[in-house]
Amino acid sequence: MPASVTIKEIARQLGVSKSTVSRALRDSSEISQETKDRVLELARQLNYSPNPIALSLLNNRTHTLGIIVPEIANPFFSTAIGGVEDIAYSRGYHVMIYQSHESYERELIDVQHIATRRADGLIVSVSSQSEKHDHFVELQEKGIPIVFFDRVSDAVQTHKVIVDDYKGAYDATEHLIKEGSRRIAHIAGPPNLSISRNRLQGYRDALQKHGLPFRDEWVVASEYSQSEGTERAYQLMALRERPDAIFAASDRIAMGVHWALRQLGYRMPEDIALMGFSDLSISALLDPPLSSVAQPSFEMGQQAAELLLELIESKSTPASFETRVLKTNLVIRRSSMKNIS
Amino acid sequence: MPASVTIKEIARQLGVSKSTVSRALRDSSEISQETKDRVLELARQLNYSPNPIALSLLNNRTHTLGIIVPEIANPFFSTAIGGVEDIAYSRGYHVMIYQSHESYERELIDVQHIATRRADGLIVSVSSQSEKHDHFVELQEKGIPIVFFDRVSDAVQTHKVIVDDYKGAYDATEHLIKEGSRRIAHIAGPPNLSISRNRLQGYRDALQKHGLPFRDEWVVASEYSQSEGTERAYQLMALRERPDAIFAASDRIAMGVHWALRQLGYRMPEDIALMGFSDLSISALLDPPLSSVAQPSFEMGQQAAELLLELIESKSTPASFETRVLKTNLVIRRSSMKNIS
DNA sequence: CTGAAAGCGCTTACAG
DNA sequence: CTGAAAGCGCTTACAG
Repeated sequence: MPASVTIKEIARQLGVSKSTVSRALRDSSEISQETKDRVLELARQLNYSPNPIALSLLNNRTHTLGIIVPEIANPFFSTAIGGVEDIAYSRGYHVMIYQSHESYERELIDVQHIATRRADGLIVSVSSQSEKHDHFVELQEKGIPIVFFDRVSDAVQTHKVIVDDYKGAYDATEHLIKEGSRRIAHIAGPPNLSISRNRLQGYRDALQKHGLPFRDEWVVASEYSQSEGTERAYQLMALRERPDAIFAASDRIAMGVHWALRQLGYRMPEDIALMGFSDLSISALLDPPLSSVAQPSFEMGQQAAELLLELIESKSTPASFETRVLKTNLVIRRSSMKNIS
Repeated sequence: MPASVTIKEIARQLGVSKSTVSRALRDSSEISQETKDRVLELARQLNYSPNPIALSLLNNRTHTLGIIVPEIANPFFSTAIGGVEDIAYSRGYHVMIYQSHESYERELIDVQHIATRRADGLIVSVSSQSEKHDHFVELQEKGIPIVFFDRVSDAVQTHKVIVDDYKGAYDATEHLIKEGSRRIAHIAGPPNLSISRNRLQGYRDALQKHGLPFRDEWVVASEYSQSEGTERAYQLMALRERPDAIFAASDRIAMGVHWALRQLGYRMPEDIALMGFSDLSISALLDPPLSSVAQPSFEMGQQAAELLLELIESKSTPASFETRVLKTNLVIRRSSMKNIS
């Protein structure tokens, strides 16, 4: 295999020292223009590129960010990753993407990998099966800063980027009520995620505000997956007193519900209205198209990256940590439009 | 920031040399059991982990694979990435994921990044907008091996993993014919991708075999995207002589077509049958569910990773390169079942 | 069985 | 303006 060109080789060919070459390459003011020109020209010819590994060893910096998400196949996360990349690349950083597959063990391994690979920082949306978050604290103690987005951890003090899940859920539920639904069920996410709890609370409060009863049997918890959405829809529609609307805590859950309802012979929204959360691009393509609560996923990624770079590039720990709360947006489509149907 | 523990620190605390610590850590036979025990014990206590950057500098190996795909949000690619990760992690390698976003410039940057970051090898599915593939050849010349999967380059000599696109398309077209369609259109992918050309050829040959005419106006090219699928569907259905079936070169295209057809008031499959290619999990959820040609995407990723590791870990260039051709599988759902409808 | 030295590719005080 | 030396964290011939 052809060895890469090094500074040593350039120095040899030019009959100068490595130090001089190094300085010329970084355009140091203490090198004569003539020498600089010769070095630069030869470097170009030889297609020299500095070995980043040597630089990392020197600076203890890798210019690499890690990002851990539950699943890259989930468009919410892949879009957020796009936002992270957008900021990172423009600032000279590279992004290493990890998936936890919703597993605590895998998340642990990913975090350890980030520690040993000496990433400069980590952006993370936690796995639904992680009950302990010590591994994040340990990473911080090793001097690697963390920023959370979407699924955040209360146990870790740092910057966070979320949307107003409570308000998104409140608005969605209120919309269902205004469209005429009275028996509104909720398929919630795993309760150890704050997004699940906040969305549940928004649902509860909207019911209360409009004088509708909160009924335990109309609230079921689910993983954020299509397949479990289908199971929970079966469960809800099997109730003696069926709901006339379902608000699902995510579009993936809602997609499973959508499929189940069609298969069971219900008409949406006439028999039952349906809403999701996240507004994945696929949701508009379903028949009937799915109403949802849009989240600015790309922007969430961007902001998380900006906050992380701040932490990395400032020498000192900031006086206080910031939680940015972005706005959600109600997207009404046919699956919830009872009024005109 | 707390400095990481180094071999030097362990040596200092134990009053031995760095060499001894290094050897003890790697369980060298020339170190006394007693010394080993002391070193290992202290290393454990201090939570020592070797600095991989120092090792990389030494070995000129990073134990990192790069993978470039057009879009991680495309489930075909995210599943293939899963397959790559599966093999890579079990063999002690890490995976850096890059997206070309179908752009030649971005693909170029990604390849350069892989070169400068000194990844040990690259797995790639090329961007649809890349007409030149010199950047891959240059990477190889730098001693970084490459394996292609799905979208391969004829211009580069190396291992490749594909499916039998020709046969998959042939089978799909033949199925449409057997279900009674006679005016079968094809929305092909970008012609500079071999997968597009092979699928087109399979379509052509199936028509010919069954004595059906090939008509230019029934074949249109499209990016592998939903939105262009919709546009091309408009174009096809606007023809004076409408097709009675559409075979789309991918499920993403087919999803755009599906949406267009419903919106235009056609019934599937009665008015028009539809088939895609890839069998994304979402395809089963559409109404009517989409028929497709399944590809073993996870396995493609696994095999690509295995071939790449072979190239990396063998000293010499192999005598010849291998192209593995995996089987496709026809998945019949309602969108193409004219006979029983 | 253990240590001193050289080296991976680079940078940067320190001299001159 | 340029060079020799030390050092980032590690490994490994070479001595003893």
